[in-house]
Amino acid sequence: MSEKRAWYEDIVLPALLRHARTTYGSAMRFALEQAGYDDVPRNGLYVLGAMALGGEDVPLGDIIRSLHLSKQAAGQLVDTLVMRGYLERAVDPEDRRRLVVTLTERGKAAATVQGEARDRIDTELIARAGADDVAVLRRTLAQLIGIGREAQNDPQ
Amino acid sequence: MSEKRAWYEDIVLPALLRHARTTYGSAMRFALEQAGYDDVPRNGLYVLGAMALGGEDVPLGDIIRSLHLSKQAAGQLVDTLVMRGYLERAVDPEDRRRLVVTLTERGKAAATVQGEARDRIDTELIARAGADDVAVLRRTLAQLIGIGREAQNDPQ
DNA sequence: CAATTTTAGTATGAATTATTGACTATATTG
DNA sequence: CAATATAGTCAATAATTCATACTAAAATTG
Repeated sequence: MSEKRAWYEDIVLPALLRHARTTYGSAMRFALEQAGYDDVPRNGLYVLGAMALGGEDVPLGDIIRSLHLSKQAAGQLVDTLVMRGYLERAVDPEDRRRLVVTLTERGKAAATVQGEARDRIDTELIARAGADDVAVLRRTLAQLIGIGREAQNDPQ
Repeated sequence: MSEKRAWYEDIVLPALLRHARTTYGSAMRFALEQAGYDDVPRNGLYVLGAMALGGEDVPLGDIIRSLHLSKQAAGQLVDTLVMRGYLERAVDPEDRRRLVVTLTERGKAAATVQGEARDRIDTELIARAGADDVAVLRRTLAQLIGIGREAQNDPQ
């Protein structure tokens, strides 16, 4: 048994989380830039990622809530993405207050590039850490998220 | 064996990382606000956290690099923290180009509050997920960070 | 069915945050 | 000493986010 502490033992978890997330962020942004999508705004990565999974159209409200952003910031973010050709807006015919957002062709292409970059990191991570540890990672992150969710309803 | 997929199976890792990090961010910010430290800027949490660990004085350059921020943004961030009474700046006598930053009393107090909030989350996480899984979490996050570090030196 | 309340989103203006480009001062190297 | 690199600042600007106030559509209520 080694008595050496690994470098990451002395770093607090929030900092580790931040840097780990940066690995994905940088890789996705780099891939997008290489492919000519160099005008995706900050949180745009999350929107594109969510859209790609969420199927055809996603209510704006879902985006707002999942990003923990104010309505205004989310609206402006979508605005920007519409202006730059990644998204289209439409009114939900069911409830005409609601907006629904869909990916344009450009948006789909960008989301694909982004998804491939993310997959490369995922694959590399599994190769290094093993599928089991990655599964534990996901599960434990989910626990952490659960703690945060509960705290939100308990503003004490 | 259940065939149900857990909710977090369908969420991409960067989003999980972001939300997990938000658990810490919200808890720390809430604790700081409760204690009267309601003017810590966004990245200030990382600075205070790093300072509390890093011992007495921390070179500004370290902060810059560890935050992936431009020199200007980091300088401005430190500026703000100095103005608000959390930090003090001093010139490194060894190399007079260099700035070294230390916590004021107020800064130390805030860092303590923040650290306690972080510890509460850590403790709760260990209670729920178990120490082993948390250890795996840390190790796997470190792998992820390693992937990012390597990619930086390989801009292809 | 009118009156009220709730929900979804926008508009405007301000504050915060981050970046670009040019610059100063100090240190290092040949 | 000249040339170059490093650490950080300054000023102007761009990007992002938020607060407050608002409009329009739906849901609720009497």
